[in-house]
Amino acid sequence: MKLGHVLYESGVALQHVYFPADCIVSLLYVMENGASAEIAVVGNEGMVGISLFMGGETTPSRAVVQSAGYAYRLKGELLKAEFGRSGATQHLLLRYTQALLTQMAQTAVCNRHHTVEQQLCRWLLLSLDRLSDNNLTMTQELIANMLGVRREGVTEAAGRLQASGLISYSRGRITVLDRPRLERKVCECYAVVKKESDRLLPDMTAS
Amino acid sequence: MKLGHVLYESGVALQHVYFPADCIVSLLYVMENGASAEIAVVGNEGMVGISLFMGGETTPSRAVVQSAGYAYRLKGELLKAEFGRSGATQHLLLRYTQALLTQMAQTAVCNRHHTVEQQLCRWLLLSLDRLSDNNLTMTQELIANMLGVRREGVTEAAGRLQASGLISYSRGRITVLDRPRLERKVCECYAVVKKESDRLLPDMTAS
DNA sequence: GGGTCAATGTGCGCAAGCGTACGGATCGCA
DNA sequence: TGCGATCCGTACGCTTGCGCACATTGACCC
Repeated sequence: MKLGHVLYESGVALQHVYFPADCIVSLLYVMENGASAEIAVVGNEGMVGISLFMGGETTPSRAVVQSAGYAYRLKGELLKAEFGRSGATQHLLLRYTQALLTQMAQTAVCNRHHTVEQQLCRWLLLSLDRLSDNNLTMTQELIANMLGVRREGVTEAAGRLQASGLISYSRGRITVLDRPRLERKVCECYAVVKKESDRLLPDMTAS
Repeated sequence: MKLGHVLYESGVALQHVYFPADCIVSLLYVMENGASAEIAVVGNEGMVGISLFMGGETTPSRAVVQSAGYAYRLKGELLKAEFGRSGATQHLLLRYTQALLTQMAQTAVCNRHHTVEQQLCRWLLLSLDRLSDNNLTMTQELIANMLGVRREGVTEAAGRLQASGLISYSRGRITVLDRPRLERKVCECYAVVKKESDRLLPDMTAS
């Protein structure tokens, strides 16, 4: 799964679902004028393509690979069949869906009330939780697209974080140096989502 | 169901689910500092308490009656049992959940990119779709809480809409005078949610 | 018919973020 | 080793929205 690869497009029915192993997928909404906003992030704790078993087949959003890596792909029909058996898989998928719901709701709240810097912290932590190390490959321009803000806004916020020694970056490589302090700087939105996610998906300790 | 009544509180397990008949329920997230933001709206097209069959039992949000009226109440156990039968009810509930998901996602986008006035238009239309007439009882202060903005911001936006002849209001009574023009003024978010809702829930023509 | 209170109107100063423009830095590659 | 493309830093004017303070207007109750 290469960086930037589009797993599915707004309104297009998907044939497969994806279970990220070590990659990260962003769910984006792209507006008519081209501006975009991230709605949720999916890593190895989750799945891309819930609309298949939810019954809608499509969504108005787009799924883009935000961090390259591997993922398991499963034919949609197989997943639907397994879901239809009403067993543990169904319950797990539904709980995951609720966690995703929480993430979206909190994204709405964060977009309304918090500064770019706080949102950047949240975004960094969300990404970090889904990676194996402290480095992410991502230009400020792309982060800006995710957050739905200007590139310059990210530059300023990231500059302040770097000046405080929380992160370091250069040309598309970001390293988180001091995660504890980053967690102290982030808004409550991150903790809400993480707590709810841990509660709903206790087995996925990695998330 | 009286205006302002809290159907469930953040983190508290619910005993019943509610199917609004002619009332409207808002899903709100209340932040630590008391500020709030609306996440989604539920009317007669939907249901309050999806976390019961989703398996999480609770959510971090709060459900508040935004427009008084009647609703059907059902014991959670009964709904869970019916859901477990994997029949048409299950499929309908899941499709509704996806519609709700879309509404939340679009709320996030709207919060990011659109002005208070546009969001007010969206909010008015969302409410109107769930009412039988063109009048809603709601002070600007409460609308501001829903949208997560200042009361004065709502005053200004509503003042402009009134000056343009789209609405009229006085002391907690708002009347929509020219819905077509309101629809032309609203951002794309409204149409996206409505279209997706109609697609997923074709039987609920009222919504 | 005056008092009271909630709802609304208005006017500041201020900060965050946008759009735009341009300069500088660094990497890859010929 | 030079060139070009990409990425990052910075600056400026502008708009939106915030926080605050206070004036006004209705509605309702004695």
